[in-house]
Order: sequence, then structure tokens, then C-alpha cells
Amino acid sequence: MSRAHTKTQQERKAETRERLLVAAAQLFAEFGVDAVSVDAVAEAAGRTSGSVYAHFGSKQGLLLALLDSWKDSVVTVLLAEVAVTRSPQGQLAAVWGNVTHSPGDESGRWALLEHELWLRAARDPEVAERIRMRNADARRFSSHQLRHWTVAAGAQPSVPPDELAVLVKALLTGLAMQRLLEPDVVTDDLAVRGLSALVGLTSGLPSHQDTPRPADPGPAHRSDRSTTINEGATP
Amino acid sequence: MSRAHTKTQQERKAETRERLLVAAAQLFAEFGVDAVSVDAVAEAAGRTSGSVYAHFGSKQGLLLALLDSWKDSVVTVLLAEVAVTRSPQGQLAAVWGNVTHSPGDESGRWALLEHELWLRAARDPEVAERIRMRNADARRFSSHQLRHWTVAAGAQPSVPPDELAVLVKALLTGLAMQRLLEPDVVTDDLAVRGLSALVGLTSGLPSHQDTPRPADPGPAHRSDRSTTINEGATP
DNA sequence: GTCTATATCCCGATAGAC
DNA sequence: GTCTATCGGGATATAGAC
Repeated sequence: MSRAHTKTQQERKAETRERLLVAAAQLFAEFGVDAVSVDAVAEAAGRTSGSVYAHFGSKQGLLLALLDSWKDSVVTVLLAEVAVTRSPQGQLAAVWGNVTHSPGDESGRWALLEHELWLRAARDPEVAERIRMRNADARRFSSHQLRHWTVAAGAQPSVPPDELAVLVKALLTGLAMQRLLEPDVVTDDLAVRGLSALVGLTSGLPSHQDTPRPADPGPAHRSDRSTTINEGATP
Repeated sequence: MSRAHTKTQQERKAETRERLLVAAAQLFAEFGVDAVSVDAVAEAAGRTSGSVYAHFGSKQGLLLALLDSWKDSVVTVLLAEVAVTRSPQGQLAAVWGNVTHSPGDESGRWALLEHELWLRAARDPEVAERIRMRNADARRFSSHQLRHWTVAAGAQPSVPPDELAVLVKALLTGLAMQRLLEPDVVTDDLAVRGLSALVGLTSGLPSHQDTPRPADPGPAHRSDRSTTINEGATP
């Protein structure tokens, strides 16, 4: 019959699918995949559990669809947005800032979902395959960014850009993990210094041995040298 | 009554507790905490689920007890065993080797449990507290090791040892994660180079720019410079 | 495609005998 | 302290009306 009617049906179907995916992402991130029931996802999307099975067949199907519809990893894309800040260190600080204070993400829920999926991938080949594809894309992109950035910033890394991308991602991931449990341990300044060392940036940041303290590094609490973060991020 | 009889009862109790903890560690690591039932743990330990509740009160109690009885993190302790190899790079390679090929651990099951617990800690304050204590101890130890090692190896890190410990752990963790899903991406050589950059070791390893290729780094697959790993480890 | 109702299963935890 | 038996709850997934 009327095409207009059919059109709205298609739209509603698409909208339902989208709402289910969004709801799943939020709930999975906040409480973990296993702790969230199919009913909870459907309810958060304003539907019922039946719609989940109509669209995705199973909870696992929902998870896989979520993986496919996923944007690129938070950790890697950020390298795109660093062109604003002045100094090379400022750009590294911006990268780290985006990892920790990702836009609209309270207390790193996205990162939690990221880890949840990684953990699942380690045990489920089906999930692993999709994660690998995502990683491959992200790595290609970020190595491309790094190749240009290193020459522009005058950095001299000890490995080519594609491998440097792996190192940078590893350090960012590991630091973000420690920071989530113990925020005081991972200062912004430390992250920037770590990144600088990896990419082979020597200028600007003095070695900690330049201001020699005989035996003791002083009582706790190194003053955090305000690494002005997020100058031009989130346009 | 007879003390000898009481003695064997105590022994059996202790043995049961130990067997439950071991079984829990293995099963949790292999399948994940949520995927393993209390019955499964008890059965693997040659007991029944009742014994779990008699000893630990709940599944959560079992998990917390497991955390307390835990040895130090795989990632950090390894710094103790590196004194054998000759060159500084060889020692870094040994550290990385212990991370990847931890003794008696097939395909990084331990690392999986480690991440599982971290993820749980991110959502459960009770778990987080115990993880923090473990981390604090491990960090103290590894920073102590690093302080001596850097002077012995002639390394010049850009941060003091306690902060360097954070960076090293972060890089090792991140690399181990990527390696578990994509082994080819994280070569032993790359790990050693990353660590070298962090700790400020310059000698020995040439910059990749020393053999300049005009535009393209070449088709994939850099030959892995056999970084002889595990010379004197696992005595 | 979406909802309601329900089937089926399994888990965590408890009660009580020994 | 350990086992057997069981309760109560909640999960995934299906069946059928609309």
C-alpha cells in the first residue's frame, strides 16, 4: 500500500535499532555487560526485550552489532585534534587530556567499556576478530598522524611511526588504567614526560637529574606544573 | 579430646581453604569471574558449594580473600630477576620476556585475571581498596629496583624512579594487552626499544632514522632482531 | 516488528543433618 | 566444617497475538 506508510515503518525500525545500540553502549559501559540484562537494555531504549531478539537474535548478537557500529577508539583518534596548541609538549598534553577527560564522559565510562570488550575478546574469538579490525584501522590512522607530527615537532623516535603508534597507545592505555584507580599517582606532567620520552622529544623538559637532590626527592606531592590541557579541543 | 584428632581437622580446614582459593584463581582467570559458578569452584577443589560459604560467606568474599592471598603483580616483581643478563637492553628484554612468558602460564591467563580484577575494582570500591594496596607495595618495590638499576645501567630517565615505575608498568601493561590480541604487532624488539626510550637508554640501539629511507618504511614485516630473551630467568 | 506472556534454566545463598 | 536438599530470584530465549 502507501509508500509513505512503509517509509515510517522503516524509519521506526531503524530508530529502534539505533536506540537499542545507544542504550546498550551506555549500560554496558556503566555496569558491565554481564551485569546488564536484555530487559534492562530494552527498557532504557523505550522498547521491550522482544525487539532485541528481533533485531539481533541474541545478547551476543547485540554486542557484536555494537562493536561494528563503534566509533574509533578514544585512545587513538585524539591525535587528530592536536593542531591548535603551540609547543610539541602542549600537543602531547592535549592528547593525554583527551584520554582522561573525553568529552561527555564522566569518570571514564567509555574506557571501561573498551576494557570490557578487550577482556571479552581475549576469551571469545568472534569478538576478537572485530576488535582486531577496529585496532588495525585506528593504528593505520594514528601512525599516519604520528609520521607527520614527529617531523613537524622535531621529534626523533627510536622506531618508525607504525611501531611508535603501538608504543604510544600502550603507554596511554596503561597510564589511563592506573589513573582510574589511583588518580594521584598519574599526574598530567608525568604522562607528558612519558610520551615525550617515547617519541624522542628532548627539548623543554629538563631531566630530573638537572636539579640534583642528594638523596630524597622531597615530601610527596610534586607540584603539578599546570600543563594547560584542552585548549582547542571539543569544537 | 585427642589433640591429634583436632590437628587433622585444622589441617583439613586449611587445606580446603587453600584448594578453594587455587581453584577459584584458575577458573576465574580462564573463564572470568561472572562465568564461573560457586559450584564449579567447589567441584574443582573437590568440595561442595557449602564449603565456600562456610569459609568465605559469599562469592564476593571468596574474591576478596583471593585478592589478599595474591602474590605481587606479575608485571612488577620481575624487575628482581634481571641481574643475570649482560647488557642493559638484555635486562629489559628479560623483563618483557617475563611479562609475556610468565612461568607456567599459557597464553597469559594470569594477565587476564589481573585485568578482570582491575575492571571489577573500577566499579567496586571494596575491590578497589585491596588492589590499591597491592599496587602501592609493588610500586614501592619496583621503584626501589629501578633506582639502583638506572645508575648501574647508566640510564638517564627524565623522571625520578618512583614516577618511572609508573611509566614502565603502564607501557608493559599496554603492550601486553595489544600483544594478547595481536601478537605480530608487538615484537620483542619493539618492547625493548620502548622501554629503552622510557628509561633513557640511548646506547646500542640506533635511531630508525640512521638508515634513512626517503618516504616509505618498506613493506610490512620488519625483521625481528632476535632479542635473546630469558637467559637466566626462572631458576 | 513489536509486545505480552511464559518456558526453561541456572545461580547465589540458606537450612539442617551429620 | 562439610554435605545434601532446596528456596527464591532473575536471566536468556521463545511462542503467539497484533
